[in-house]
Amino acid sequence: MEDLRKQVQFFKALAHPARLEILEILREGEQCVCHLEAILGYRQAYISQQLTMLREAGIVQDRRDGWNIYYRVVELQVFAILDTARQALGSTSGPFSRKAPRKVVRSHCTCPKCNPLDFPREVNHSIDVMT
Amino acid sequence: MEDLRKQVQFFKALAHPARLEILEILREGEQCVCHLEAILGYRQAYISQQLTMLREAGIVQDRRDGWNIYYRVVELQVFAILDTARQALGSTSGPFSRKAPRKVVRSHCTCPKCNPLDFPREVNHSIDVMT
DNA sequence: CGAATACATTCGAGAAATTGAATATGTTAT
DNA sequence: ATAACATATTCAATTTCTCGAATGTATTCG
Repeated sequence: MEDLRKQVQFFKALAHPARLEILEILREGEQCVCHLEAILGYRQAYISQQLTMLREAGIVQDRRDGWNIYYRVVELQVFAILDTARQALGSTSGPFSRKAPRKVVRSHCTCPKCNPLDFPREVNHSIDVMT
Repeated sequence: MEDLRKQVQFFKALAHPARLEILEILREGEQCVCHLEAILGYRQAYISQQLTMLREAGIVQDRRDGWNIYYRVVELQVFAILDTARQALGSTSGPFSRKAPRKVVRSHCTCPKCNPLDFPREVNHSIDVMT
C-alpha cells in the first residue's frame, strides 16, 4: 500500500531532534532559513538538509522572495500531532506531568523578516553625477 | 532537553511499516502476538522485535495471561495521531481525496482470543481414580 | 559583467536501523 | 521433570541515516 509508505516517510521526518526544533519555530509562521539558523545555531547547510527532508515528506513548503527562502508548514494539523504526541508521552511518566509550553529562544537575527525597518535600503550619500 | 529525546523515539517507533500495521490491528483492542502473526503473516520473532520497539517507545504495554501475551496501546491518542497524519498527507495531493477506512484483513487465528469457545479446555474423558 | 548574499546539493565516513537465523525464556500440561 | 507452547532475545550482515566538508546554484547589487 502506497499510503503506508507516505505515512512512514512522514513520521521518519518527525523522528529527528533538529527537525522538531525547526517545526517549533515554524509554529509562529513562515520563517526564512537565516532566521532558523540564527535561532537554532546550526550550520546553514545542516538546516538546509533538514528542511529538504521535511519538504520531501510533504510537511513544509518553501517560497522564494528575493534573497530569502521562506519555509512554512503545509498542514497546520502537524502541530496538533506534535502537541498530542507530547501529551501522550507526558502522561506515561505520571498522572500530573503538566509541561509549560516550550519557550522559543529568541536571538538576534539580521534577516529582513526580523528587521523590516532597519536600513530598508542603504542610503546613497554620494552625489551621482552620471545618469 | 530530555523531552525532545522521547518525542524522537516516539516518532521513530511510528516510522516503520510493520509497526504501523500492528497498531492498526490494535485499534480493535488488546491482541495477543499469535493473533498479529496470523493476520499480518510475519514471522513470530519479527513481530516480537517490532513490539519491543513499540514498548520501549512507550506506545504499547503487554500483559501476560497464561501462554499468551496481550499487547495494547497505552494512550489512545496515538490513534488520533495516526488519523491526523493520514488526513494531513491525504490533503496534500488534492482537495477531495477521501480515503476509505483501512480494511483490516481477517485471517484464521487459532489463539484463544479468536476462538474463545472452541475446546475451552481439553475435556478429560479418562476416569480419574485417585484423588 | 563580477561580487556578494542566501540557500541547496553532493560526497563520504561513521552511526544506527533492519531483519533473518538461531537460540533463550517463561508457562502449562503430563 | 519433561514436553509442548507462546513469546523474547541475541547475533550478524546488509541497508539506511546522520552530519561535516566542500562545492554548486540562484538572486541582487553595482
